[in-house]
Amino acid sequence: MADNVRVRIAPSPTGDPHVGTAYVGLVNHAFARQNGGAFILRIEDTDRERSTRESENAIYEALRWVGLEWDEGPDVGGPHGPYRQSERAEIYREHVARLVEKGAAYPCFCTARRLEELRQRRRAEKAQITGYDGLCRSIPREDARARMAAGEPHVIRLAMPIGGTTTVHDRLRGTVEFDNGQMDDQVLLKSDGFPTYHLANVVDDRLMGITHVIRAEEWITSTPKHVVLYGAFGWTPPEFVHLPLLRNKDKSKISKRKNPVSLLYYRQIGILPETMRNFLALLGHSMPDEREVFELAEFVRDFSFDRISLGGPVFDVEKLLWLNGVRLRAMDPATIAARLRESVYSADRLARLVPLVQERVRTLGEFAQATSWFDLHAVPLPVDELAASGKGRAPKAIADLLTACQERTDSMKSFDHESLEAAMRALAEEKGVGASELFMALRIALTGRKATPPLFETMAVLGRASVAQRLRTAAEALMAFRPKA
RNA sequence: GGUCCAUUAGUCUAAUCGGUUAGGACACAGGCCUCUCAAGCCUGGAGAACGGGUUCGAGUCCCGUAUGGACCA
Repeated sequence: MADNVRVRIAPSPTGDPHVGTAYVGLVNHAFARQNGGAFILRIEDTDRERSTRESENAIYEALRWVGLEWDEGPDVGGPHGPYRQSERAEIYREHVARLVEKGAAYPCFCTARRLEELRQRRRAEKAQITGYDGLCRSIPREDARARMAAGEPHVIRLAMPIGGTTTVHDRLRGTVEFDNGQMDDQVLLKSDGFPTYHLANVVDDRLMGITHVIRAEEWITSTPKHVVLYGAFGWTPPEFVHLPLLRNKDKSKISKRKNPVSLLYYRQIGILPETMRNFLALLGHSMPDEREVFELAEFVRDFSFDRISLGGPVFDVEKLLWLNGVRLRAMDPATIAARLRESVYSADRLARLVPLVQERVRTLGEFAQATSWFDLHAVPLPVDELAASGKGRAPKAIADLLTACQERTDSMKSFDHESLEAAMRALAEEKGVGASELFMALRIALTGRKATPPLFETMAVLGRASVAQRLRTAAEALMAFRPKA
């Protein structure tokens, strides 16, 4: 066993915190703890367009909720900081300069237009090898230097070996060979001076002393580029461990289009954090005695790379709910009461819900009924009413509308009621549907009722993930709906 | 399209030195219990993608095909 095990996860702060992050985090965490090593959280915010501080904070909150504590990270500090990639730009530039100096990387002045033409041509020729053709690699060193000094826009590319193969050692799969001829000269530094994932990840892992890179399988095909990069720097690569990818029901990579993937969503519907980590630990890994209900400490003790199976596991919400029920039943009532006060009846949640129903209740006792739509599982979806809400529109047409609403809300930057109303009104206009008709379909799909608090406030309180999930469920139900004769 | 990875029931998985009537869990069906519903208990259906090879013997090793996935475009 390597001494001083140091592992990390490097999520991007875009959108809601993802179950996949918790999954990979859980394995990293367990491996670190098992070996008395360090678990590091690095924020990968080099995509300046999409990264937000709000999302970064949500990652902290969600990972803490699920019970994963990190030893070093942007919010807790550590000896190898900064832990936010956007604050490390200078480090990447220095390292890239060293590579250019050595001739292991070179500036590329090709315009976006030339690259686009190249792509078109290759596609037309049905070329097997795609990607960059290495044109700027042959620019004489002095010329390149002069053009850079003159401020000509450029990226920096890695000079990949021309022939031969690159070997990747994966802890779970053994040796994997890649033909160098298949790989183009990867961009390391973008024209805005920011690093690409490949560069940042290699430099950071090295500088942070990472010994094992435990990440999702989707990265395996870019690993040979990383291996070449380590070599270019004169570094020994860490050990690579590529975990299987979580899947939707249809086996595709888990995605918010097809499945709730937000940790916040699962917290909102009342999944216990210990259930979530227990459930994730069941995917792709098995305990030595096949037990399925266990605590984090047991997982830390019994986790082993040798017990990982490589088929991509489907994230089965049914089994998650079963597990949660098992755990709930095993708790003592006082604990459950305390948990209720933290979640379903938390001050925060009540503060959001009460204003919405205040005018609609006569007694405090009516509160639970008035807000029951907030719990996804409490109110069955009246598909027939939903189908009838379309004033003669076919169920499938309504389903399409709801799906359009889901896509629109998914991509909204802020989720407040004004933005929602504007977006939904615009959508109604585009689709040529009456606003009131669309809103009624939405209301029924989201709450299971025709009488509710104001729709957009309701949506805002439900949150993006719940809205998406309900619209998806409603659309599916409508597609399957057959009106009674 | 190219490269890479994977493949035990609808789903999660076990059997890690090749020898088992292929085991467990979720879901599903039936039953018991019971004021209802859950829970619990019992029972049941359901599985090695396909074809070759190696071997006395293959879920397990090798090759091919198929399917799924990821990445690059």
